[in-house]
Amino acid sequence: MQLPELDQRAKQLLGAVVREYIATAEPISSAQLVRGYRLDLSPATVRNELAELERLGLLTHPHTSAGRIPTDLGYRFFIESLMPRATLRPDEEVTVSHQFQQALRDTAEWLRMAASTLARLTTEASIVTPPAAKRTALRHVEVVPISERRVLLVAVLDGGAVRQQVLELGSPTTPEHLRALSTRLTEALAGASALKARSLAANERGEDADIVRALVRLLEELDDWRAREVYIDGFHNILAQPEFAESERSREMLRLFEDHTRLADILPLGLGDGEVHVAIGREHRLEPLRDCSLIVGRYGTGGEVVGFVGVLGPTRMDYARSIGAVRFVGSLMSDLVRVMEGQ
Amino acid sequence: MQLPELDQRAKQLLGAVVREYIATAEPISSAQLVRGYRLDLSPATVRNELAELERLGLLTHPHTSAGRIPTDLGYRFFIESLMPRATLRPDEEVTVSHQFQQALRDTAEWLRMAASTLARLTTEASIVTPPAAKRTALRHVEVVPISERRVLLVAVLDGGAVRQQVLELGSPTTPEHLRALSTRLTEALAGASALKARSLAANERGEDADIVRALVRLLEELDDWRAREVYIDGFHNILAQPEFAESERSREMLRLFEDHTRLADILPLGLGDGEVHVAIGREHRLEPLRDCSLIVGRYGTGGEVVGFVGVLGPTRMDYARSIGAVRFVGSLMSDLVRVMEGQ
DNA sequence: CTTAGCACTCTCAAGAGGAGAGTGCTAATT
DNA sequence: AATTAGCACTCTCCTCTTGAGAGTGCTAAG
Repeated sequence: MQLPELDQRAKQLLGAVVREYIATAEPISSAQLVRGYRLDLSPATVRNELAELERLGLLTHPHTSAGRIPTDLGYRFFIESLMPRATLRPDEEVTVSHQFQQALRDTAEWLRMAASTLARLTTEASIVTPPAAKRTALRHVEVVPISERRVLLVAVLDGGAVRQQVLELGSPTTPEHLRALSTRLTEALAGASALKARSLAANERGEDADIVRALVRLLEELDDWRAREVYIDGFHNILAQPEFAESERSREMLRLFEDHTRLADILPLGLGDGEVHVAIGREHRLEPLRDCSLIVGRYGTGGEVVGFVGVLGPTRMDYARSIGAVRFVGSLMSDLVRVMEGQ
Repeated sequence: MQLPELDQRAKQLLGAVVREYIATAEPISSAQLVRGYRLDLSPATVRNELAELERLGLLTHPHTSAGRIPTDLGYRFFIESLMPRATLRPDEEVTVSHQFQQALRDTAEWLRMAASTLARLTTEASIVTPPAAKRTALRHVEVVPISERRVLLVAVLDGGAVRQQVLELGSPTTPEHLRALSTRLTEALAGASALKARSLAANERGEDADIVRALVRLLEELDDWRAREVYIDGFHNILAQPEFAESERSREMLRLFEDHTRLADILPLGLGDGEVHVAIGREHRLEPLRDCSLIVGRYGTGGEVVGFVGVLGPTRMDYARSIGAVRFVGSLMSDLVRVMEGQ
């Protein structure tokens, strides 16, 4: 999908159409452009230019006598070549980063906060996934007694995430035994991946084997688990947009949002650190979101621990602001992860 | 709000109107009732009865020449006096309870599953809160080293919930020291409440005081935390109902749903074990949900650990089925909590 | 290359009209 | 006294028409 070459005036007009349409949600007419941008041109000339931009696939119009609206490609051109690199206002940045510093509680809490902050900043819907180590490494294992034959297995992972599971034992055990087991497992497996744990499990005999096997399963399931745990906020913002007034469309979207497994499909897994990925309209593969754009950033530490932050909204969205917000929140989250990691 | 006395025929007609309206979402006419229920009456007689039911506040009609629809009070009467006590189909019960037995992983996972199961069973939106001990008791404390001056504090609570928090220390520490501290705190505080922890914190001196204080704060915040962590699913089901076709209303509702703190207001905190609370339309206090009914059940063990499961849908919902589903899922969750508790 | 002028197209809102549904009332019937 | 037939009346909803307004594309002139 090659972007066409445009001369100065065509660029100016395309930019004007995109900006106006983002602001008003109404098709933009030639006269409106002349008026709004003090162009030294007649509407007729503008019309000729607009017709050319339409031939290039950058604009379209809903019916013969309506103004122009951008196509997905038009937005793409706008983002690549016409959009200023926007940041949030300094006072907004201060407020948000202050909030994040306060919120150094458990992971779930700051993920939820990140999602709601992003939704508020952009007035769009937001998506946040938890940080996950690329190769999940264990930091600490604790086996806590619940009753004689029942224990709670707690695994603390790199990045501060915690997974737990209740296990039923074949034979009774004692708190002392469990404490020793916890120490032994922690020492054997700290920093190790699921693979190492599996080899340990293979050698394990006797009553503790069940516990170690459960631990392995738990580690192995992490990738899958990450796909399911997604924090979403601000969906109501999208419903407020005129293009989603009919409920059938928004219903499909909401359904997709509630099905977290399908959402994971659209995350750009190969994204580099600090990069921001923008998928406009049909550029991504989710049919219910055909009129939506997705802006996703990656956060984490030097390629080892990774999570995603993103914004979803109508293709007609304020890209500059949204990209700025995603980038900023992403960098704050990277900082947080670094703190959790102890770097 | 006294329910009026009705004779046999009036009851039959009221029940018929409620049932038909629930099924069709259209106002019900006198002729339709005569046809559909093989009544040995003329439409005119039925009209007289319906007018009487309207005078009593049980029915209303949207405009002069439309059929009747139930009022909130009409639904209330239906639920109290006319509705059979419904349960799920045996095969549904088997499937669901089988799913629950499989899902004995971490708390978050089975809460999510409970929410999605309930949403699927009822085709309404579902709400599930985590189990919380009435007086939160600690089961186990673990302080895990992250770096020289940074630790992860992990608190395992009664009921298997886990809370964690990263702490920055004033002075460096060692893994050995932390292990000893973990053991000491666990032994001192297992089974104790926030109150006990606070008195311990008051006596604590030196470098560990910070950690103990953080632990106290963490315990004290639990009530608040529970209010924020709410699992919701199936909202898209509500959007499918004709009465929520205009997006403004559904938008308000979605907004309320995303703001978990406000949701906690409508949970009937005084509910007894195994009871189910039904709030119809304006009976609860949330204006955006004025056309919705809320069905909430309590789950937990003998009054000590408590959580809520519920269904939210339009007042025109299948109450029998929803109440049955809430009751059943609630009982399964009580079983799970008992297992987690080690009873 | 730009622009004035104009025919043409399409949407949108308002209004008219008619069909259909369903009620409430009155008077007759059981 | 309860039930019912009959009928006028009301309200919604759909369709059709009409006219205004917006905006384009094209042509021919500047």
